[in-house]
Amino acid sequence: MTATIQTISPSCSDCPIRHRAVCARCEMDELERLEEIKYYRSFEAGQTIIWSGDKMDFVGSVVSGIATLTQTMEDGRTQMVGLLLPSDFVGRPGREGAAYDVVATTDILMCCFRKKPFEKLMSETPHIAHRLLEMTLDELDAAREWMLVLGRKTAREKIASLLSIIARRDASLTGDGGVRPMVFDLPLTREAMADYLGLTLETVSRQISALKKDGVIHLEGKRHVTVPDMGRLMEEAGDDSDGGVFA
Amino acid sequence: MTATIQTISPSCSDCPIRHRAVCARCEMDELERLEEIKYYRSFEAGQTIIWSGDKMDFVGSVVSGIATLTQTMEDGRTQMVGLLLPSDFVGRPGREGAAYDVVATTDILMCCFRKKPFEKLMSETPHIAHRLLEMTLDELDAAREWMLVLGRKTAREKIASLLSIIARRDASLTGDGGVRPMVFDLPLTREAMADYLGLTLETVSRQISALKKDGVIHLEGKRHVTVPDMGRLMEEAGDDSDGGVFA
DNA sequence: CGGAATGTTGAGAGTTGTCAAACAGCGTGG
DNA sequence: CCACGCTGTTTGACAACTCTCAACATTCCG
Repeated sequence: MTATIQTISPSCSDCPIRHRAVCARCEMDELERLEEIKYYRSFEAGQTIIWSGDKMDFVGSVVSGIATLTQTMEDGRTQMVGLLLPSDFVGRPGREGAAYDVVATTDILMCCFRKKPFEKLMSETPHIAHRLLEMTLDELDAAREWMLVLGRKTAREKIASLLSIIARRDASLTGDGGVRPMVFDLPLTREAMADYLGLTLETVSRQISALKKDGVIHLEGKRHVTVPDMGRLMEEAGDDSDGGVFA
Repeated sequence: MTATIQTISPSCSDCPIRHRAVCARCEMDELERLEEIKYYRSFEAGQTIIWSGDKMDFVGSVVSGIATLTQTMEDGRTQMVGLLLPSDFVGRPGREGAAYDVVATTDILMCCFRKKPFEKLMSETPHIAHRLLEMTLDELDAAREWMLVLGRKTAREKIASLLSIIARRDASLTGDGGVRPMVFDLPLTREAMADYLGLTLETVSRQISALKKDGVIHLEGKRHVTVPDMGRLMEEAGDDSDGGVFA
């Protein structure tokens, strides 16, 4: 149950998220200063990395693995408000407490910085602040996109939206061009998908079965998904699909 | 239908949003540089300020009035993803196109900057970039809070949540301490509330009537609201209310 | 005064949630 | 090796909430 703290720090230049994380824009000298204050922590699947309301004394980047941001009401209803993939940033410079629970969905490795030194470094190195603003704007866009899904889409459209987002993100990580049949693994349980989509897990299960029956997706086991026609999936998601893929 | 462009620029130091907007942290010399490139535009209620997908060539702050950020699906379903009040920032430095429609809900006055000069200024004055990051983080928090409302709350809780947010924001503007009976005007039509909450306007109307019948709120006309007991309203919203008010 | 926009209320339908049962996969231990 | 129990998933029946369609009331403004 304890997080492992690794004192050995692989070099930033070898880091798999070097070009996408908060440090993406750093020059060599800035990287060196970051390197001085960074440390790695790993968490096991299921572990809570940060509790909502707790004082945050570190910020950091996801190096590998997946985590979720969730909010919970007093009676237990929970809503996922973010999905953290490699290179995503955790923590909010300038804020005292954490606003959400951060939970490791898979085993996860994080590159951490103590908050105070990071804030100081940030105020001195515009490249970090600038990249963080850019990433925060991206997250805001993603959150607003998700508001449309939560507020206006049907259960079937919600599932299709989630699948198409995961498919696209997977493609961007593996460098896949988005060619015809896309294949990926669902990183979330039915319950986690339900929390993401504002549904119950039963409805998630039913809609996945329905999409499978209608040939929009193929399933191998519970988690391995094949999408024969991305355009079809995006239609099901209610997204403006037309443009792009076959052009 | 045309936006008025005012060439006369009142001084920044007299500006009502001086201490809350993106310029809040600026020193006098930075303010002067902003002053050089700023101009005012006013829009009438109902006018679209920015169309989703359009090239954005300016950014700016709401000085007075209210605007909304909305997304629309092909079949017309729309979801509001942001409510812009005085001091809120419009536009995304570093991005080409607008991601959402921005529509004036009331007559509105905006303090605008052409995008390129603003971006240049931003890269040279850390106080602006820093404040913008801070504001963007606040917006992200608000968006995520809203995801919980959209995904997990009942219609009644959604209405109560919206009312309590408007009440609190109104109180923070007027400097009201949040004392017992709170009074405010709804800045939105039933339809706009529905688009905000992911409901139909009929459901909005019914739930407002229900809250009124149950004495949670009092109505004078359609828009003027009195909340005799904020704690009660927050309970109805499903929020952790206990702490605070009566302590 | 009349017409358009906004808001309220009712009846019935449909989607999604709730409760319940059963199945599948998987690691543990007898 | 197989029984067992755990977690995750599927499926069914029914209920509940919200939407849809429709009529009517109210307010705003020309």
